[in-house]
Amino acid sequence: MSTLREKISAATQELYLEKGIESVSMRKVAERVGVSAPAIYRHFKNKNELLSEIVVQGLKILEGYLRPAMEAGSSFERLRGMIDGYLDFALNEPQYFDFAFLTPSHDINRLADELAKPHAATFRIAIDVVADCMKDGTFIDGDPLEAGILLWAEAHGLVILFRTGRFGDDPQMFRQVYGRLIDRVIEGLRAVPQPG
Amino acid sequence: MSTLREKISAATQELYLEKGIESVSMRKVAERVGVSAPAIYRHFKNKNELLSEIVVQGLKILEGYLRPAMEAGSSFERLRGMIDGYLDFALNEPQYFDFAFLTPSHDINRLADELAKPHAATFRIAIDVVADCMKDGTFIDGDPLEAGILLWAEAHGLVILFRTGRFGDDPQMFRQVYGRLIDRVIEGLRAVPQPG
DNA sequence: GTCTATAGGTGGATAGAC
DNA sequence: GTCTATCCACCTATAGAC
Repeated sequence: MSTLREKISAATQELYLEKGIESVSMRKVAERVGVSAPAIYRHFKNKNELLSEIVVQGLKILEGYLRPAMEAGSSFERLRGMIDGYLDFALNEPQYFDFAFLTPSHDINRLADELAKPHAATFRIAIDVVADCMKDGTFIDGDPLEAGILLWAEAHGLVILFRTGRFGDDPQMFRQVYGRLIDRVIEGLRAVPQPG
Repeated sequence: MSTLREKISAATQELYLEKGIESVSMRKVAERVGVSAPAIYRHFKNKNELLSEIVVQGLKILEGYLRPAMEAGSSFERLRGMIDGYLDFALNEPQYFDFAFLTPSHDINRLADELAKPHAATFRIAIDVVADCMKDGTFIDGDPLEAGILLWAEAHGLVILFRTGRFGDDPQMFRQVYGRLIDRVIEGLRAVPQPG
């Protein structure tokens, strides 16, 4: 039950992962699948639709990195797990990260729907976890959306600085910086332990 | 005293600003300048060298946005001015921002030297300003590099979330979010006013 | 230093046969 | 639904004349 459409999608991603976006062409994808190039058009409207498969897959993979975190006991552990999962995704799947998060929206596409929907869903979960941290007194009360964006922007900014080469290229060193700086942002959200 | 090299560089940037990176080709640049395509090779080694002109120019423009901030009186005003200047650069020169900061380093280039040097210089200035804020008691004592990266990552992350369409596309609304969240990070760096 | 000419490719997409 | 054939556009880069 692996359809041709799925094979084409898989070949597109293999090509992207192996040789970069410049190497993804209808012809090369077709060659890898073992069909002619025009055959692809029976399954995808055009090249953009093909490329959007990379984003869709990247977001699925990200979800896989975040899901385990959601099973943790405390709200704070869930939040921390998501933040760590996001780092692991960026470090382990750099190409998917780049394509999903580092591509100017005007550039390849407006994958609007495919991209926006699952991504928004993931983000909503993150905001919910922040809200939980506020409700149970781990974080000081406030706007969960604002706090969530604060955290997300820091994580995103750090990872992108690393991905674009501003921190050298030692992932271990970057992990430490990421951990320390995220901790500092979290410190600012934490409720001071109530006396009495 | 506008050399042909300068005209080629200018035409490259015009083309990029008007029609995007996909439209920058040796042929089109040459056509705009009024010479033949091979003539460009007398002034630039290849296409990458031509594209690096966009990065160089983008960093010059960023410097123009940051420079006025450096003349402010207090260390904190200088820091705030740089943060605001960075936002203005990203909002007013989105194409330059994207090309300089949103392009995975493996992609178009390794413009290593051209990019790294002036950029590192700008960053060093930012770190110095943070150090000044610590020295004069505006910020709590600590590692200026770490605090600088903390701030820069937040600013960078926010701007990229906006540039990649995660905040809608209303710059005014984004300015407010940016201002509020940067303030929160700064709050965490601030020294509590000393009693006595 | 600039030109013409050209080598030697790349690519997306469609028409029409089967 | 897949094929072959093809259109038509684009590109970087070099050779060699001037």
